[in-house]
Amino acid sequence: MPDTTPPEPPRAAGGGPLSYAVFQLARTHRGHAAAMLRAMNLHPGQELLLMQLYDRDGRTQAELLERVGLDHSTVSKSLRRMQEAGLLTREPAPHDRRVMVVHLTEAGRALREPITDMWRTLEEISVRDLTPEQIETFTACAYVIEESVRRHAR
Amino acid sequence: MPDTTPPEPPRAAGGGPLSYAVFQLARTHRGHAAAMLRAMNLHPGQELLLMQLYDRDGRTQAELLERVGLDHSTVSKSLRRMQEAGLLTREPAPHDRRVMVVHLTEAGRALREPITDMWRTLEEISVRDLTPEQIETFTACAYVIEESVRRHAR
DNA sequence: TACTTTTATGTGGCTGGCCAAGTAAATGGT
DNA sequence: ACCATTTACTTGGCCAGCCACATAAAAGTA
Repeated sequence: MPDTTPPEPPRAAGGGPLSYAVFQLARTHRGHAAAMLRAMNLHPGQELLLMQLYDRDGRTQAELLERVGLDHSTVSKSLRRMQEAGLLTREPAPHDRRVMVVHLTEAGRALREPITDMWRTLEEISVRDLTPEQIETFTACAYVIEESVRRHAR
Repeated sequence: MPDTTPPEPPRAAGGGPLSYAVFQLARTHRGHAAAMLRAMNLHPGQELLLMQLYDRDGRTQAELLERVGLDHSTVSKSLRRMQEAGLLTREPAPHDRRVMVVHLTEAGRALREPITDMWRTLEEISVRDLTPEQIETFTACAYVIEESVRRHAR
């Protein structure tokens, strides 16, 4: 329920139709996700780290970092707050005292189902007014675009 | 150039294919936009406010707020920083001393072309590997999805 | 062995973004 | 005329995210 007023696209200064659509869609999407995450006392982004740990517990901070694609400082600070919130633990690895091994706590594991439900709900809402072919095309195009942008970025 | 390593989608915990694709695409998109904006000494989000002023100068802060769809505190702080950066001026309206009227400075106007170029470049890169039909379908679907999410949010 | 380089992580500083609470001015009701 | 309400904006607090720099430990090299 954050904003009931849809943003207006600027006529001037271009604003590529597709790019601007991506931008606005992502904002709406993220806003709704944030509202659902707040219900489980999570901040946006934290659920991504948890999901990687659900995939495999005991990951190293560098592994998480690479998988979520964020800056290491962002991950470092988020993990510290999540540790203080009791969602996970961070212990130095015995063989290499530089690396921090991250383990889920019981409270962290308890959020697996709510997070899964959140994503499923978001997906259901998103595809509600699309045909299966549109869903397929849209998702495929999204990956093509992402790859295109990433390839051009380097 | 921020991240050359593509993020890994988490297998566990669901992660709806379409929703996750939107999430990742938006991050990549925004990252590349941020890199281009940094070249003109702009921070992400500031270009949206400028674009609304290019559409029509002398807007009120409330008008900008409604059009970009952000929180009023976010707009207030961003405008203050942009004023300090010399991009715009904020003067209380004579008839209603509550409202702040925002005007572009010469430096602010000078960024119109670079910002337009930035959006055009981003658009070109995005659609490079898509057919015109795919572009049309993708953009249309994006608006359908956004409307669907927004409708469900209230 | 000692020294440099790479790797893994932490910290400071800044901005974007949200919420909640506060101020100030115009509006509306009585 | 008085006072409550609405409106426009500001401020403080918090977290996400980035960059730049700093630290510590492992690995490579002379």
